[in-house]
Amino acid sequence: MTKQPAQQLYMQIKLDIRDNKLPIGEPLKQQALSERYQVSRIPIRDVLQRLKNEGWLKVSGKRGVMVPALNATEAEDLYMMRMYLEPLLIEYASGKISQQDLGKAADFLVAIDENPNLSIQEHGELNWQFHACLYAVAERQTLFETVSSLHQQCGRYIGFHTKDLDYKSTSQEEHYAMLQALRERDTALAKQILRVHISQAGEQLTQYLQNSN
Amino acid sequence: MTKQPAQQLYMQIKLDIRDNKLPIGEPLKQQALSERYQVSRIPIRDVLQRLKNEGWLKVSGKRGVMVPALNATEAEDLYMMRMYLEPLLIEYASGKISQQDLGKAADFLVAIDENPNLSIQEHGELNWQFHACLYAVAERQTLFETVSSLHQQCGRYIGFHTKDLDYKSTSQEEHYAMLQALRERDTALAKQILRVHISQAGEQLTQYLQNSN
DNA sequence: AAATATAAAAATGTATACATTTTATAGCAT
DNA sequence: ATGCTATAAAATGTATACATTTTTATATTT
Repeated sequence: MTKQPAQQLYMQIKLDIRDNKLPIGEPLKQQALSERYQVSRIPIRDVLQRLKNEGWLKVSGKRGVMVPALNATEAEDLYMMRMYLEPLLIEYASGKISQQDLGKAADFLVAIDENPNLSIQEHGELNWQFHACLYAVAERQTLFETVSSLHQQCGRYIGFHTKDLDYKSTSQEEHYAMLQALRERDTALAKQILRVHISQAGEQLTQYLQNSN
Repeated sequence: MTKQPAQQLYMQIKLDIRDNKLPIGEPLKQQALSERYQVSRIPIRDVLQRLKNEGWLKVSGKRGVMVPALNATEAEDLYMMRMYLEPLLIEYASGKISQQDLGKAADFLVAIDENPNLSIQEHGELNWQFHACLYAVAERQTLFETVSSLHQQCGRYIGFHTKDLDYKSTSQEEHYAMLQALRERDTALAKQILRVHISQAGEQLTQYLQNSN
């Protein structure tokens, strides 16, 4: 999945969106992008369609796509959906989780703790891997894919609430608490911790976005 | 949105998937499709990517896409997610719903009642329009889009449980009951009816799929 | 006969060229 | 001036041609 030549283009455009290198709100021209990234319009079109489906681009009018402005309501919706769906994966996973699964999950948490100055992206990636490796145990592919998609869509927003210094430690405490609950087979508690975990992240984010407007 | 030349191709391939005109489980060859539909590989590629993102095609191994077999677990996941998310849209909509909104929704139900021999597709379309026109009132774009996407993904499965003669009338009763609850501003009841409505459809479907295996 | 290396074929990815559709502009009429 | 039509420009959609990768088949060696 990392060998396609267009993969590099995909990553680059995604970075440029994240770093506001592309104009917000106005339609992207295929030709302009083609010249900017020194490839033909064909891979540009592929990447635009892909990013549109991942929520990083939206249709602009009837034709073309644009970089949408960050939006508190969207963030609220995304985190709300995650709050309802991710506990379901924990529910399905709970009966199947092995010691080995718990160990692998804990490793990601340790990796976060041991590297205090990870970039926001690196931190976000480890954070997701922690959650995803537990969700995978559930073996509910369709549910997992929707949750993954929601997480992807959150990608543009991550980095605002995680700037908060307190956030990282609180977040880690909740992670460990959830692991402990799973170890003790207290599914209800694990789900509850997760709900609060997601809900808090969402609220912190939406408050930040509302203040910055 | 219906003017692109590829739109026709998209519709045709979708129909062919639904009607099992394309091989299940084996990778689709772009060239073969190109010859079959008498277009070049470029629009084929576009349509394949689009259908992949709508859940009608899945990646096959590392390369290419395939028509996945219908799967009870997938149906279960899809309906479960809808069961959790769609009531949220009703919740947001409930305070804002006008008499006009209710009237428009009722029109769709009447259209179903008045045409007893609609095709499965036509019935499904009217059914969705009923739900969607209420959800739109909520003005939660992101949540709405995810729910729409889930509904799209259910597309291949619709037509199995709706074959049941009882289903249509039971379904309509629930629709009218939900409208009535909304009219009386009983949000909790409306949500509850919707949950049951979706849950029953999902159960009927998964039971059918499990029996047919 | 099994395994591996190598060449041929097939399939996908990308560039260029062309066609079609949209959008902008200029000229004309009201 | 304002609005409308016709024309030009620009943007997207699609076909063909080429490049690269992947797969398959064949031949050779152990």
